[in-house]
Amino acid sequence: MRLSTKGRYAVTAMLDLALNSGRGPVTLADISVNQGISLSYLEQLFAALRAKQLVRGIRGPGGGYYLGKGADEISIADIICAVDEWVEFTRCGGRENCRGGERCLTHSLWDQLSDEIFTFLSEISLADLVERGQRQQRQGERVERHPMTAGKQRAA
Amino acid sequence: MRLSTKGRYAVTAMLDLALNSGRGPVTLADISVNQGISLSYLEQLFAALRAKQLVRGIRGPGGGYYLGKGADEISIADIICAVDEWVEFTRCGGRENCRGGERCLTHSLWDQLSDEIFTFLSEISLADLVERGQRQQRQGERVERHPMTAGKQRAA
DNA sequence: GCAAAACCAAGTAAGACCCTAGGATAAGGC
DNA sequence: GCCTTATCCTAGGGTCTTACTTGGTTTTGC
Repeated sequence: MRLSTKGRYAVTAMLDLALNSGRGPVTLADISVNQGISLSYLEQLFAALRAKQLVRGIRGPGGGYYLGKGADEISIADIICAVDEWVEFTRCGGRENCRGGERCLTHSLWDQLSDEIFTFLSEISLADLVERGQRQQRQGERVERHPMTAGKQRAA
Repeated sequence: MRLSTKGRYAVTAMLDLALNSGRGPVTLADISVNQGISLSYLEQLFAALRAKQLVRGIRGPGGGYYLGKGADEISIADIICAVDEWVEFTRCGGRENCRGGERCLTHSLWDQLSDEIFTFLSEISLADLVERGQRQQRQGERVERHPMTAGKQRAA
């Protein structure tokens, strides 16, 4: 599993889309301004998202993008895999070069972890995130954050 | 949360360490050969791991590395955070530039997801992975993999 | 003292990331 | 039928990260 800023941009943009597509198609120009991502880079990301049918483009004036399916049918893993090529890591390919057995075990452990992360992200849909965010906002305050990330924000 | 090949190398190396440190300290040269990572790159990774007390170095002949704590006290998140600097993503910092409210919501949703991934990886320890791997090996076969990753390996 | 190992620092080729630039194509408004 | 708006497409480049190489210095068991 690969999770980089590229994937973050894609997820953020898809969230923006999920939140705003109620009022007609959303233009990339809007997302660009809202999320601080260059238009051209968004175009590249959306080309990949479109190839996986995660978004649907409407051309011409008044056009823009809709989600390609329901927000409950799109998982975070779908989005990340669309823009961040999934890289298979182990060099031994599951059998060759793995005479020692131990070496192979290490690799299979990594595979296992990688699968678990993928499963985890597969089980979170765009709709889940939006719903949880709205519930959180209704309660009027942010959920408590992890010490690690919270520390960096609260400092200074 | 950032999850790159650098983090993978670190996790793999730590797994190697966890599996082999029963017979005395493990040299980076061994890990280099076993996992196919250059010695110097391992040195850089282990400098970061050492700074976070995740490993303990023994100098001189017969030296090498031990885990800095018990394998059950070291989470995958610990390892990844040690080598891959944790980057705080949102530009608005939780308050500024977020007049619209909606833009802030998108960012807070991302934060929330990021936290969830972090929590997930915090709850998996090195010991967990090793134990699960051994159980799996006792059963004599690999667990079923996800269609996505499995497809790429089974092909050809 | 010698050799094995951790430790340290600088540099570097390749690639990823993110952007700019320039266009081609489709479709609504006049 | 033009003009504008927007998606769609391609090429390129500056900057950073990745992963490695080189060349050391310390520490320490023998």
